[in-house]
Amino acid sequence: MPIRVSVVEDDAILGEAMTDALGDDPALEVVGRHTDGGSFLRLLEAEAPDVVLMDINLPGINGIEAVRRAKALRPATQLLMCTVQDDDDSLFEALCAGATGYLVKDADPAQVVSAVKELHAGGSPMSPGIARRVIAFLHRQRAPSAEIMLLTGREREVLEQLAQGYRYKEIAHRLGVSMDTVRTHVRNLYDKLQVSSRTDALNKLYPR
Amino acid sequence: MPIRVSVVEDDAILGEAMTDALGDDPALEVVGRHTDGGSFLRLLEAEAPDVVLMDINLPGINGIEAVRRAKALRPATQLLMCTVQDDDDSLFEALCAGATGYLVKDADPAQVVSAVKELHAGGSPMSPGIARRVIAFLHRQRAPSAEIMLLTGREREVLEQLAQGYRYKEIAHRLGVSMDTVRTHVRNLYDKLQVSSRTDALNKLYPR
DNA sequence: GCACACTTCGCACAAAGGTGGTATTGCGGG
DNA sequence: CCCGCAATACCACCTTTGTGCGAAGTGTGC
Repeated sequence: MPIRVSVVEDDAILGEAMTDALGDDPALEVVGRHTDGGSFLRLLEAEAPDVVLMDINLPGINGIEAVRRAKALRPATQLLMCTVQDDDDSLFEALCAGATGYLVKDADPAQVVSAVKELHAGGSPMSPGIARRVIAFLHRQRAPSAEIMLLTGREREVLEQLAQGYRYKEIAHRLGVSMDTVRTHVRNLYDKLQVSSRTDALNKLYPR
Repeated sequence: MPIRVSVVEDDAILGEAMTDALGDDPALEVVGRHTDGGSFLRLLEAEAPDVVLMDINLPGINGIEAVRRAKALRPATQLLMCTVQDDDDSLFEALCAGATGYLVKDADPAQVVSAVKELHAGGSPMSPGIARRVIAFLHRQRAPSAEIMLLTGREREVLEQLAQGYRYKEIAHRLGVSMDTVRTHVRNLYDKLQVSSRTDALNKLYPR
């Protein structure tokens, strides 16, 4: 049976072009065509699309919010963003809202069709530059800030435990040392980081 | 001029197959062929590859460590992982170490060739399932867990301040209430979250 | 050998945090 | 109108955390 696809795009020409391209492929069936988020969400259950091609710039409810609600209403729905927005904010908000694919609009119809198929098959199609930015984001991720280099091995271990929320007594037990030793390590590590509380230390080392 | 490619793969058959496939394409030139990380790193400067196809399972220095060092030695180098490892740890470590593409080994030679070209063009080729896992990682990112719904508006404001590392006295001042009121809010929100410390509360609401 | 860094342990005290109550006020829904 | 929730506030008590000061054993490097 064909993949059920819905198109949400407020630009009439672009929307029709996509709808046509998708409809021409026997493996796909266009079950919805909307120009705003509201009507898409109202008919989501009825149309039961497998994959939704979603613009971001929409009148009323924007595409990202529509993704969020669609995922809440019907989690099996796969959302593929297809937009001119290629700033980091739009990208990450859309992906965090639940989109699993992201195309920039210079994609030609054939690419869109294959992206829909890839998405439905469990992949996450992204335009090349998009994928690179997602990777770049990962690089920044968990990049423990340079201050960590100031700490000795033992101090890092203690910090690790602090981050988990353990009390000094528990940490002492887990590391097999006395509680006063834990205190000492904490004190020294606070000095090096120039902070004076657990939360400050964590915010300094694992910023966000 | 052709894209300069180096192959690091300890399996002779697989390595040769890839080298041949890459060499057959006029847009590519294979400038290196290694079976371990050490010899690859020693010749990195001399070979000056644009793109490196890197296995993870290598004798001696493993592929991930090789990526890290290669990026440090010659940052312009683009690393494309090509491996049977498809567990999350290998994936994220490799990407965080500096790889900008990740293929699982069921990719056929033609796919490898096009991935090399895509990588060199600024993309980040990933096998479909890989891309999906990267996206899934983003989803977990900063998604304030559902417990936040239990909290009242004021409690959330207090929590926000707690997250910044402010002391009760400072929070009281910033919110314009008494310190005892802050205590009350903290107590109530701890009850709702079923925790008994600042760090536990933060870890519960903003999991990593 | 000596200096230095790391790890370990101790004690004491002050500051901050967490917990047990109790109480008042204002506001919205049944 | 009354109930319950949210927000405010206070007191008392105990635990945990942060910090000042001291010290001993280990290992590394000059």
